[in-house]
Amino acid sequence: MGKQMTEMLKGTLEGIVLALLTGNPAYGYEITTLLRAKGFSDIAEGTVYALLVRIEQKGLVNVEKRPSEKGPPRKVYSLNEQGNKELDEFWNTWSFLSERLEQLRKGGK
Amino acid sequence: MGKQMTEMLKGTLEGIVLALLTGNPAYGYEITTLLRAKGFSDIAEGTVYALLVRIEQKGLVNVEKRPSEKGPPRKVYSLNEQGNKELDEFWNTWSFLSERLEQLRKGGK
DNA sequence: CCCGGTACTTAGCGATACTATGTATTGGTA
DNA sequence: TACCAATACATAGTATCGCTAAGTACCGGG
Repeated sequence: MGKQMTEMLKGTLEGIVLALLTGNPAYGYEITTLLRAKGFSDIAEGTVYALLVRIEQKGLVNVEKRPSEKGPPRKVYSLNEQGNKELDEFWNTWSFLSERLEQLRKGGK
Repeated sequence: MGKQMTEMLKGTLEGIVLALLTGNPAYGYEITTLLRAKGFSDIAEGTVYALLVRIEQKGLVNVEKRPSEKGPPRKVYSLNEQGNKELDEFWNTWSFLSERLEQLRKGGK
C-alpha cells in the first residue's frame, strides 16, 4: 500500500468496516479477507483486529463467540444501534469531503 | 470539526492544498482563508502552516518570499513538477478509495 | 498607545494504520 | 509421529498527521 493510501485510510477504514457489517455479522479474519477481496489488498491483519477492539470499546458493535471447525473460536461482530448512528455520521462526513474534492478536481476554484 | 472529519482529513488535506495550488500560487494565510471559504471552516491555522513546511521539505513546491503591505512578508508557494506528480498520485488514490466507498454505500456486498 | 487584522512558527498531544511478532487450533502429509 | 499451512486472534512499538495552544512580528486606526 502506498503511503498516501495509508494516510487516507485513517478515519475511513473504520467506516468501511462498519459498512461491511451492516446486516452482515462477521468475524475478524473474515473481514480481513473481505477487505482484500474488495481491493484493499495490503490491509494488515493487525490493523483490522486493532480496529475491531476499538469499535467494540466504543460500543458500536455486539460481539459473540462462536466455535470454528478450523482454528480458535471466532469473534463475530454485529452492528448495533449506536454503530448504525456512527455509520450515518460517517456517510455524512464522507459526503461532505467527497463533494468538495470533486469540485476541486473539476477545477472549481 | 468533528473527530471523524479530523481523521478523514489525514492524507486528503495535503491533496486539497496541492489541488488549490495548481496554477494558483498562494501563501499560507491565503490558503487558510480559502479553505475556510470552501467549507473547511475549522481548519486550524497551525495545521496549514505545518503542512506547508512538510510539502516544502518533500520538494513538492517552490517558495518565494514577497513583502506584504499589512504584516510580515508572505511565503508564496507554487506547485513544481514533483508536486504535480504527487497530485496525480493523490487523485489516483482518491479515485480508488472513492469508488470502493460508493459501491459500499450502494450496498455492494 | 493599544488593539485588531495580517502573517508565520512550533512544541506537545491524540488518533490511527503499519510492522513485527506471538499464541492457539485443526487437518493434511511426508 | 513430526511438521507445516491455513485458520483465528492479540499486541507492543513506530510513524504520520491534524489539532491545541502559545508565541513572534508587522501594520494601521481609534
